[in-house]
Amino acid sequence: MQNQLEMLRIFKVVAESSNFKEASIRLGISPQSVTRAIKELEELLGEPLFYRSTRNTTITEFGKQMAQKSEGVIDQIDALFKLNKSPSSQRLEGLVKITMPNSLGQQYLLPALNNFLKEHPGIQFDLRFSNLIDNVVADQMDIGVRVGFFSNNRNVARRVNEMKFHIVGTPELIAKTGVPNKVDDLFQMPYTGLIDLNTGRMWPWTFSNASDGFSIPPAFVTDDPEAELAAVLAGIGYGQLGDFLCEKYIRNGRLIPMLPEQAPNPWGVYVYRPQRGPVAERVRVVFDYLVKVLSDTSLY
Amino acid sequence: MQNQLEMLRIFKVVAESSNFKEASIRLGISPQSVTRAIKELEELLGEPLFYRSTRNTTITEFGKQMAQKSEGVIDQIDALFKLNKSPSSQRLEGLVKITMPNSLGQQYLLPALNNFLKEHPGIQFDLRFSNLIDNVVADQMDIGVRVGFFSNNRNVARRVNEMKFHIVGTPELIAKTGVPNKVDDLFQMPYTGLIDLNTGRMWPWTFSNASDGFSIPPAFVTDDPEAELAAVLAGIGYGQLGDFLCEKYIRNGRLIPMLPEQAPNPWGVYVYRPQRGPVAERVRVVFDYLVKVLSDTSLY
DNA sequence: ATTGATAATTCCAAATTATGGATTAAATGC
DNA sequence: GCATTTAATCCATAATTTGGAATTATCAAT
Repeated sequence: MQNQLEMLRIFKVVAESSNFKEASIRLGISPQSVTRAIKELEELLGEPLFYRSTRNTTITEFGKQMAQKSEGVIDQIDALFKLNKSPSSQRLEGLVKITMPNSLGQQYLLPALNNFLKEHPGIQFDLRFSNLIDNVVADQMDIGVRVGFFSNNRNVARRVNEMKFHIVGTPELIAKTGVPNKVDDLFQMPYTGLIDLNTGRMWPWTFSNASDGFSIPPAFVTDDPEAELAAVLAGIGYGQLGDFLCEKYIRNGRLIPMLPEQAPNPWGVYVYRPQRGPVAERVRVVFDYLVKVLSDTSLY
Repeated sequence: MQNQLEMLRIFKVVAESSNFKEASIRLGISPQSVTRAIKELEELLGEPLFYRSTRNTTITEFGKQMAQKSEGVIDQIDALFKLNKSPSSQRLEGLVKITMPNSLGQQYLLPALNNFLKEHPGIQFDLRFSNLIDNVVADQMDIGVRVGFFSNNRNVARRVNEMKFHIVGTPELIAKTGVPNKVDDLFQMPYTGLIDLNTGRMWPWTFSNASDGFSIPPAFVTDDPEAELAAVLAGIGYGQLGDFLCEKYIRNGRLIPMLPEQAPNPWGVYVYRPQRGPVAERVRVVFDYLVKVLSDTSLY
């Protein structure tokens, strides 16, 4: 027996029992184990805990003191471990850290999360608006939202929505360059690019039936989708923009979608969390809520 | 790993380290064990303690809280076990319970024990003057002093002195009965007896070369040696009395020793203590002191 | 005193648990 | 890419724990 805590647990029960046998029954272990535990405890403490013969045991003064102290410590440890036991009865509270893309997050998620807070006043959010990929470890995030793909399979990821992309330009730009009727036409025209902060390089344009083949550098580059939108709206070049960014401008005619048959396969929108060990109840609840919200939302 | 305390100990070190590897080195165990301990702790707690990848680990908020609490509990347990570690530096204090024979104890031991208390102000004595044999268990005694023999081999017993017995009578009694020149003479004469409270019967008289053969009941019986002495001094009968009781009366002629060649083998005087588990330092010190005092004392 | 019953203990073989080497997987830096 | 490092997993081995059987001590009852 080299388990101090277990020895204390046994000792505590023996101290409350009239003899070792009774204690062993209460503990559901053999009397031998009780003997051993007490013996080792006494050796460790350097002092007897019981006066005993083969027929009788009574606790020593020292034993009484130890029993009291032991009970305190045991209760503390049990409290430590019971804290997170009954998940249903337990009130949801604590901090949940979420990382999400700037634009998508501010536009769609923020209102939903604020609603959530009203129903769960014990929860606090720490929201990091970052276009960076899952720095879940470094940034200590509990949940992430991401548009695109995963290089990381150590997460639990749910594909909750999809994002369509449109190639768009202003009517003024089209008037100047002419209508690009095929992809190769487009490769000669001014365009905008979005930096992927994860790689430091531009997201390549994608097409259903071709690959990025621009022969000239982009007319405008940024790492912020809203800024790219602004550039496109200013007529600086053609842009390949997410649905949720350009939909309303397409509707009101400020932007014209081009080459719709070359639209790339929509990208996935993912909610993910680290899959290491158990998940705190509050994190699971927020995760499920985000999944629901994003699944039910039209991203435009 | 089903040792909660050990898991907490490992966790505490990991929380103070920058990664599992470092913690494993500090702990002197393999990294696998660290992984396992943390994993089980997380499962037990129902919540992650670290955000981690194969290259990084950082502690969660929950982990920080747990680390703090763990440290508290661990320190408490260590304090419990360290309390009685350094025996030399530790001041002697606490209660020592001693059982001893009434007469011998009051006469010889009490002054010595009072001297001891002056040198060790932290010690308290609980002295039980009882002629009963080692009720160490029932009476929760730490040390016993006893004249006679041991039926009990679960004690550590030191033979520290011996007690001679004399057959004595008053000159007046001798004048009345005549001088008993042999044991058989004595068996016809009035005598006193001492009850052994352990058995409820009289201590038999003992002789070097004969056994108890009184043909008549004793003239006087008591369970207190001093009362027996008083009866003998009153001339009620012959008594077989311990050295320390009758020596001074022999010297001043109030009692005459008879049949000195028939004196029994002296009885042993023992200091003993229960031999179960370790002995508290203060008990050992008092034990050694009693051994020394009784060894150096002439019991008359 | 002898016997019977029971509790504590000791001994030991069997079952359980812990351990770390070898391997795999992932992440980082060159 | 490739080498390096760390965490996780697998698994045979080592270490510990466990309780049955036997032993010893105690107490009660005959």
